[in-house]
Amino acid sequence: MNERRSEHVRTGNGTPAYRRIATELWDEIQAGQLAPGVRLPNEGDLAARFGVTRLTLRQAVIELQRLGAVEIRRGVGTFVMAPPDLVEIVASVPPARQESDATADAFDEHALRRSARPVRAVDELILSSGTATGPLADEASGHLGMPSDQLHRLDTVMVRDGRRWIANSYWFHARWAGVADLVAEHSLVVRAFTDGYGLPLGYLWRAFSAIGADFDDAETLGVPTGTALLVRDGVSAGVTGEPVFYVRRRLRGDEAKFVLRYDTERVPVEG
Amino acid sequence: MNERRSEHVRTGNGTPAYRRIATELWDEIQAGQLAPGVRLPNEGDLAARFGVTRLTLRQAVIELQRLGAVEIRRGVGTFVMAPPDLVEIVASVPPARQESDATADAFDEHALRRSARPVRAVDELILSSGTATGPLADEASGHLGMPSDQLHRLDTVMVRDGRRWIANSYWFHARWAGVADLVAEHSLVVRAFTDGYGLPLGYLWRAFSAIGADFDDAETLGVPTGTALLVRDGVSAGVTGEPVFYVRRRLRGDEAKFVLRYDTERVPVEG
DNA sequence: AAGTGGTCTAGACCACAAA
DNA sequence: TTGTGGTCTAGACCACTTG
Repeated sequence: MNERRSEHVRTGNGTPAYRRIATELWDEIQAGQLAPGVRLPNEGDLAARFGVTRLTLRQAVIELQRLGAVEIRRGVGTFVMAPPDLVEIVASVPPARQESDATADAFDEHALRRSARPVRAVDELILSSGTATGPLADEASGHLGMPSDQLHRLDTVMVRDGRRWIANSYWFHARWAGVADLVAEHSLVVRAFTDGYGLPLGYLWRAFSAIGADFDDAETLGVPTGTALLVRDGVSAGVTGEPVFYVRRRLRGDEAKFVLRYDTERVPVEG
Repeated sequence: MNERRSEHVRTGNGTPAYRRIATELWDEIQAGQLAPGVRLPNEGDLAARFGVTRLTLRQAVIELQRLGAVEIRRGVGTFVMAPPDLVEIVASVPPARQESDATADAFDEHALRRSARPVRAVDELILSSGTATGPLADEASGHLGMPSDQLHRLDTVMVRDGRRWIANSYWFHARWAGVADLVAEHSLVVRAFTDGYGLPLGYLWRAFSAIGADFDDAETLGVPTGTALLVRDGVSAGVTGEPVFYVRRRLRGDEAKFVLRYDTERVPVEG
């Protein structure tokens, strides 16, 4: 009889060592035996404890890092992570009027709620500004209904208290290329459009997806390559409904959450 | 002078070999020189070409896998991935009435649009059903306003055409524990509530975030541990507004996208 | 049977952070 | 300076897929 396979035990005997180690540590963390903030033994000692090479042990620890269970600090040690402190970006449905920048505002409010001392507001810094190329330019071109050779691309990062929270890429018609010069004055790209140019904006649509951080986003946000990011993209338009820009924001998935509240009426059935 | 550091070249000399290799292959893929579907040379040959050990080469390839650039098939080879075929789950704002299960429906429609032949509808299979424990049970308890010892947990996976698309976890009052027996008949958990129990449901709120796949989700969805997943959770309630269940869905982030269309009126300013 | 990726060892040296 | 994690080698054997 073939009785060996098809067992659903998570730490079976056919399971590789690094996976056994990772699940064992994971379970200890979930159970609270390894409390948040605790430093794990160094990799050499852990490897000895589990009877494997440091390289194998490391494979397990890196997997835990990607699950958000531990934080590895080079030259210092590996620490059990605390449950993430979620920033909730709330939008009511139907939407309330007159928000300045829902994302930036939510990060501001969140900082205010958990600090008695005054905190600095979110600031948007320009990383690069130039012509749009690559596959994403074609996508933006489609969303905006403009040929991609007329598009300008603006890359920024939103910063608060010295930490980089959100990577943003904007695509818009080259006639607006000057916004880049107004961002410093108005703190945020959106305000550079609305206040700097006097151009009222509204959503046409917003969307949510998730990706692993590529090399650029990983560097911008200070996370390991492949970290799960929440992507929020969408098109904003002027009062007459003509698209102005397509924006694609990337946030660390474990520390931000977009919430839609259905306040006014009940919406039948879903799962 | 110290001129070596602080260059922003992506393939500088201080960069580890595996990272240089990964960025080089990544750039070739982005530029289309390595077209989707193409099989890369085997790891031994690639390692020789880059002058590194197979282990080092492998570190680069695995990083590309996490970025969704390549697909590694054991015993077969490593292939450049095609741009993902996104399933768009669209909700209009304000919402339209009478959807049965927006998520499942979107996957059905998507399959219909790209296949001349009839396709099977999404089906929901029960993975486990039992009492609720762990940190997520406490969260569910808070969302529902019920003590966690009165909660029942139901884990399912949505399947279509033999592929597992969405991992779901439901928490609800133990009085509804019987839904598990109605799911097979009604295909979907939501329909087991609405049709089986005659209980109309509506959203209270929905939220979006992102996480790396943990061991269970990775197995359920057939993806590597740590893969970026889109999380859509929320609370549904009955007609009188009392919460019925909290649900937490996990989808592969690269193949699903939630879209909110603001059809009726413009919503002022955002970014 | 042949070819592919998956795991692992034993050891080495390097880069970084804190004392 | 010490201790931590980060990278890399050269080789071995195993597991899976396909013919």
